[in-house]
Amino acid sequence: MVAMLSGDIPPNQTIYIKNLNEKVKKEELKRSLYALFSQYGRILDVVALKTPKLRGQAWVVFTEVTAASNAVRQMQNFPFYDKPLRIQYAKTKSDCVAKEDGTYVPREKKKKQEEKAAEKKRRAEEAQQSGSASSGPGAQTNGGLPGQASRQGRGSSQEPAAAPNNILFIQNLPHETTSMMLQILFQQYPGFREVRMIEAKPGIAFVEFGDDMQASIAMQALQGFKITPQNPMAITYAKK
DNA sequence: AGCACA
Repeated sequence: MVAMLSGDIPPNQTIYIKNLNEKVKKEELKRSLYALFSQYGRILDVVALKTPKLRGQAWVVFTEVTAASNAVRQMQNFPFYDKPLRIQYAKTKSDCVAKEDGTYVPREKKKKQEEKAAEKKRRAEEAQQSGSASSGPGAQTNGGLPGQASRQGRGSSQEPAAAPNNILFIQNLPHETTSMMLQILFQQYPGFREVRMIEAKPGIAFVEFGDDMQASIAMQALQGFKITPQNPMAITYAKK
């Protein structure tokens, strides 16, 4: 019998995350969660509310249960804004999933509506003070890089990714790639430290960041980036 | 600790 590590909750394509740093603004939180978790597969939605009952928690909805399972296992206790992530499967099906499979029924209103109204106000205030905001969590990622490849989740059927760490391993680079080219691409992401290339091994590089989360975010943002049309870069964590 | 999606 297989032990269920995340409490007694059966696998779900949505993960429930708690112990999130409550100081992080909602939109930033969603974007960072999206960036961090999209390495495990395609994400349909990220839900986070800052109501008294729901702050410090979030839901990330994957298209595949296997992606959620990998995320639950591999990102357990991952330090995120200085707090270790606590991840479980969600207890119920996400609305966006129900809408996809046709089982969605709008829930009847309860007094939860009051909280939601308050939340809406919050959002309006937040939006005002922080200038503009993008709509979906995935709508805005990097500052408009040219030739950005469509984000292609790793084929979820292959081996689990190496454990997250602060060094990225880049493959499938065109042989004419220089470390300066890579520096320009990667230095725009927080925590960038250095690029290392090995003359004897063209087509690969290592890029070091200050910590795991910074590396993860850069990985997500540049996954599949094409220096030339025939060379989408494949980024994984370096083996340590 | 706390399981929502308007």
